[in-house]
Amino acid sequence: MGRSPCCDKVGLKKGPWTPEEDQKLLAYIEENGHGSWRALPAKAGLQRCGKSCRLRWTNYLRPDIKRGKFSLQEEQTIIQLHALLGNRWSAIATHLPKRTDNEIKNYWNTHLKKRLAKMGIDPVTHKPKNDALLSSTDGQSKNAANLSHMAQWESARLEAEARLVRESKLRNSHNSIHHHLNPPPGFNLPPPTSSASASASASTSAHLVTPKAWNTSYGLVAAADQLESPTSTLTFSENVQIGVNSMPMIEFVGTSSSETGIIKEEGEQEWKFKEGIENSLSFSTSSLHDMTISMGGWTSPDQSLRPTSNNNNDGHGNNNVGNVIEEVGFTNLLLNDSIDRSLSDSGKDSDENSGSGGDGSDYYEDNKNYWNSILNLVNSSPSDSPMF
DNA sequence: AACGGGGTCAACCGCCTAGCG
DNA sequence: CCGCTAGGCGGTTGACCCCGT
Repeated sequence: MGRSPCCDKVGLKKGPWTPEEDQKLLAYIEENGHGSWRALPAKAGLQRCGKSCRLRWTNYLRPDIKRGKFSLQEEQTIIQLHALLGNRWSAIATHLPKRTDNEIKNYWNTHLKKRLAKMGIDPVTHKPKNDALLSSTDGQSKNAANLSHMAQWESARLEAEARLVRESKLRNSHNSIHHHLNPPPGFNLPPPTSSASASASASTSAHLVTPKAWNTSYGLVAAADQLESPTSTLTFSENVQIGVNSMPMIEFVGTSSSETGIIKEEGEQEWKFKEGIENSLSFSTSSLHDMTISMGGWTSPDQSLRPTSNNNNDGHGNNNVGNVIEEVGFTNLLLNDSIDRSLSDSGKDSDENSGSGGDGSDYYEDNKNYWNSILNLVNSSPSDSPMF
């Protein structure tokens, strides 16, 4: 299992790509598709290793890439997904179809990580920084474990989606390339995002999924073109319907500045909640969608998607997480956990489960809002998925 | 104008893994 | 089962840019 020697060969050019090289690569792929990356450079007349060509293509030349500033929606999507998935940039990128994993990674490292740190949130754990010092009560650790397991399921689902999308793109790459590749005159790279190119990623996976916005009823992903999810097509035999009425009212924390209540103050770079908007944007989850939980029985044809850990597995292929959720609701898992921790952080003696008696500190609010926003993603992103 | 420090991001590096013979 | 390869991924680097002094 040796390392690929492709870049060790002498005589291969490294460093920044020239417009001429870009042109060659584009022209070749447009004509032939990329095929074998290893063989591509020679065929395309490039003094580059295949890996370098692949990277240049996927991170820069590919026509279905949206470039430029990240929107607030995108920013928060990244944060939320990072909370679930960690540094799994490619998985995160599947939910931001026009962004590359490299771009997301860079943006995280240069912007978002620092911003979260400023907010007092550990960008690695997505917990308040001083939270690490607190020991968990039984209930809290249980909730944390459940949350972690939920994240694992979501992670597995994302992996499946990513795989499906990749396969789909592979199948379609040659056909679609002629439609999407259209370098502008004068070869100003990268090509501007056009309506045609913007549809690229959706079109490549169109036969797999219904490109439906996660949930537009409350504006979280009103910009469906930005956040369209390559929704899973996995099916499950035994669905457990969570009664939406059993779900608690949650406060919606949206994702764009003026519409959804989070404003980024210049200078301080902090997000604060805009109270007036908060009131106007309270939703019951019952207005969102029916959440279909399918933890009861795993019947995915792809058994590799099963999360590996299995403290919650009863040994018969059934996962108890579903039961837990049925009892308390994922929303409660998140909110209670967050609120409990927030109260603890505020130095309050906390009756476990009390969840009240806070003094409404900013810290409390920030925390709750932060987790609310993550919750919204978790609740909304798989709206087409039977996973949640 | 010159310089330095910090930010940004394209590109590289090295490891991992699926797939194939 | 084993060895090899190609492709994918996440971490890191370094060139370039911007801004403050």
